[in-house]
Amino acid sequence: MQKYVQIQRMQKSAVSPAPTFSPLYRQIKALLVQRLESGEWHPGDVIPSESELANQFMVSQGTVRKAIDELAAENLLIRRQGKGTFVATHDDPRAFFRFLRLVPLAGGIQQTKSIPLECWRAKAGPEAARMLGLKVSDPITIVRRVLHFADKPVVVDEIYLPGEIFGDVTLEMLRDYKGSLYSFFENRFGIRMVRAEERLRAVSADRNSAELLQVEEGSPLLSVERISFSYADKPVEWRRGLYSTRDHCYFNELG
Amino acid sequence: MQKYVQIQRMQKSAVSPAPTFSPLYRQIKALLVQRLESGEWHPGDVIPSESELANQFMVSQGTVRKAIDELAAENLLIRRQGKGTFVATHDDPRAFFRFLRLVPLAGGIQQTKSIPLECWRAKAGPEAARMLGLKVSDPITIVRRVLHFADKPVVVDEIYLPGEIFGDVTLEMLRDYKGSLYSFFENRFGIRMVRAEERLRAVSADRNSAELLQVEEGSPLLSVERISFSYADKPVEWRRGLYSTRDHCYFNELG
DNA sequence: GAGTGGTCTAGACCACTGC
DNA sequence: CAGTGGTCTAGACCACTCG
Repeated sequence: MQKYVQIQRMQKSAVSPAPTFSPLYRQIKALLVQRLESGEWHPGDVIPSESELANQFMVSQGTVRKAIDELAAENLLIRRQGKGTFVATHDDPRAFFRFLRLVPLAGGIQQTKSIPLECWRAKAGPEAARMLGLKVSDPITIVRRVLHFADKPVVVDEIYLPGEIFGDVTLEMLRDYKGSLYSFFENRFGIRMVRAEERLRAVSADRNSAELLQVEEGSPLLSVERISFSYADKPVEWRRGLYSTRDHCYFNELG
Repeated sequence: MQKYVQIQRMQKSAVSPAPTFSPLYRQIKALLVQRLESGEWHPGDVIPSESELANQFMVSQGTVRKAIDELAAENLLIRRQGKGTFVATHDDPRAFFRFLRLVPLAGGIQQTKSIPLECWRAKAGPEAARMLGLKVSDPITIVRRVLHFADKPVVVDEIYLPGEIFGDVTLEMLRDYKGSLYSFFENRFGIRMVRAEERLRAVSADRNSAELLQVEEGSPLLSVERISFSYADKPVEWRRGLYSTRDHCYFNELG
């Protein structure tokens, strides 16, 4: 219960060099992230109330509030008035389209279904190692799957995972799991994807992908490379997807 | 100076139906947006200090602060500690890549240059009318331009603008203007783009675009359709771009 | 009604900028 | 130094949820 002793309050006349000033609420925020990372709080859980946290950390409620505000803005926490503050989870189906920015060109929401094709172990090549922050020839797990929208294949993904964490994934587990892949990672491996970077290019369909996506070989596809990060900005997934944009498009908001 | 009389404070026992509760700071925010819209404050201007606004609106500084916080988060305002709060502007070169999410596959930042090709008037077709919130055969202005990265053509854009606002744009004006297109719109026409939606697909290069982008006809290109909005979520630009992703990629962060 | 998050206030003080 | 935004506090009260 002495987790807050290291807190550094604002200084009137800075005797210490004060190299990088960090406001109290950011320190509180870091402590909260620490609890999320450590698994003390699990996705879906309620966290203690603002006033209780304020007591624990010996700061005012407003300071805790500001810390939580930022974490809620980053989608790590979710506030629900009258109920409490919850750890965000990919089990919530609304979280699904936060990472999959694909929408039908016409018509409303469509049913999606993930169909795992293969799952095998390998050693990281230089590219995968770089993307995942591993050393070359570290163990990795690779998954291939197709994503259907309204029973038609639209995306084929090849997913590279650090073997140290995801060494036990099998095709059967993937087939049996009801829910999204990130929900699977969260519930079976305790890894929560928090943030991702995507790099998009237009490419020509190779023979294999063309067949899987039921398009002509050589027709244009959207190549989407994604690196997903867990709590401490730790990369834990690298995937390359090919999206058929015949009936769908990648939607993006620029704020 | 009585701009705040309509403010509705929280009610203890709501006698009125109170159909949609709106906190004070959101009402303040709306009033601030109104001033931005009306042109009372121009891009790049300093706005009054928090304490002065608090006096004007007869609320506490904290309430004004929260309103400004949201506007800063939406990139309508920019706070600078010690200096003041400023109206965001596209003149700032850092704002350039907020709407152009294209980065080189290898290497650092590259010089960009916009080369206007054509500019003509037309009547809105059904699609342009729908996108821009106009009626069919309303006047529109169309601009075609190529964007170079490091002296190589990478993007070709066709830009549709409401004629009512942009009827006076000429090729010469575009050629003479130093700065980004959005900076041009802002300074010459008082229209500030605040937000945009993009829809991406992979397509095959037609003959004309292939020539302009110096790629093979039929090679894959990234099609980027964008609708840009001004202050009151008013659509004021519709553009279709074709991006060559041979040496560049579209970068996106998923929060 | 108790408990939670959400709003609003008033005041003190810190950090930064520029004169 | 004055003026700005940024932090922190303490307290009052509102809006929402649930038993």
